[in-house]
Amino acid sequence: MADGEEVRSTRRRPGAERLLGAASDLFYREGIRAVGVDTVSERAGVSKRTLYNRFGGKDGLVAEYLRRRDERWKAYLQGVTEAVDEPREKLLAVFEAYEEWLVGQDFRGCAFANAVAEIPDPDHPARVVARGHKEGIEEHLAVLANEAGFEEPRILAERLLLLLEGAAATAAMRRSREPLGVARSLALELIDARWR
Amino acid sequence: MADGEEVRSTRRRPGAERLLGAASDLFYREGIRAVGVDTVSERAGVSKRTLYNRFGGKDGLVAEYLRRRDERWKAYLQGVTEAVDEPREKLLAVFEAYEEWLVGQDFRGCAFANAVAEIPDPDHPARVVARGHKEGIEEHLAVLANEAGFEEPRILAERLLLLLEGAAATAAMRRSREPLGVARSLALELIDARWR
DNA sequence: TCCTAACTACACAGATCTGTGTAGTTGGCG
DNA sequence: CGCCAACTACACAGATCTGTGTAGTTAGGA
Repeated sequence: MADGEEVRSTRRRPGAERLLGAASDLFYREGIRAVGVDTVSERAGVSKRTLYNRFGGKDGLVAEYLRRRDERWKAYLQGVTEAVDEPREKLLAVFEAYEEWLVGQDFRGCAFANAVAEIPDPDHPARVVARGHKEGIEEHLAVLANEAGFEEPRILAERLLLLLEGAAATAAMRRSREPLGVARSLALELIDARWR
Repeated sequence: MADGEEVRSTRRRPGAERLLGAASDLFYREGIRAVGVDTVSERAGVSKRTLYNRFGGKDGLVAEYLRRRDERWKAYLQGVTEAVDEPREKLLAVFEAYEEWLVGQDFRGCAFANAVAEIPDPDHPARVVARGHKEGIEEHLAVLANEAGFEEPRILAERLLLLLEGAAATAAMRRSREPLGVARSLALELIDARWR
């Protein structure tokens, strides 16, 4: 049912899908403001008119780009943590997931943090999505911390998220993945210090 | 002598000074790409020609904007840490300085991180300045950690910087200063755990 | 007083940006 | 077959962007 919807919306709207693919790549690598709608539609091999018909405008496309990224990242994280048995290891697996993510050659930092930096308006749909993304990650961390038996899972989750954010920002600036090692080792100490 | 130079360069080039003031405000609050050179020169009450004569172009102005911010912030931090006696308190004073900084109503995150998010080219002069800024902060932290008698001051400095970066990024996204409290309490534990 | 560096006013080139209007084409489904 | 939604091609409006060229003004110092 939900699957049927999915098939319909992707089969019968191939333009939207191609546009989102191109937008994701271009917006992330070159920046949102730096990429024009003409460039996106050209790269997607889809007419600009379709972009406006499907997404209403650039803002809509940007919001959808982040929404898609949010879904993908959460699914990836879910898979990674489910593949691990020990609750404590699940928390560490999150850090390893981030670390693995920025192995890719063209790491440009966190797409959501970048969007916040580029878009001053806090009510812009893209920023709403960005906030939701971070809330989701924190929630996931809190659940894992709770399952691992920590007394104050929310506080631990807050702290771990802070480490991930700091690592992503520093890694983007330095173009190095070393900061993620720093974050991981710190997380390890935090977790072991409060273990049980 | 150096003072004479300073007076000369500011007295005899009032345009550059006004331009930097306007640029600092506009670039930080609205974003670098979002603000055009016409807007900057108009706000500064200085002709656009002067902007190009003094800074070569927008890129030069952007780099100088960050350079200025770097100097100001380092001087501020220097003053804050010098005003404290206990080495351990000096480290905590850095966190309080960051916390105080974002009390200002229109907090838009770290200007250097934002510049990195907006400018993909790692060799852009503005990004070189941004990297230098973070190196400087880390160095400052390392000196303080060393003076406080920590065995591995560089590692502590790396970690504390990570906390500050994470706090700034999260605070910008959430538009809240709560993350800095999280970072400060975590820093406190880190420092006390390794004290002596 | 005169020289000169700093700055102004302003027009302009050329590119690029978001967004719209319109007429025509394609392809799957009833 | 014929309908209809999706998509295309393309021109165009109007704003905005960075950067330049040029002639003229202003003010401080030798």
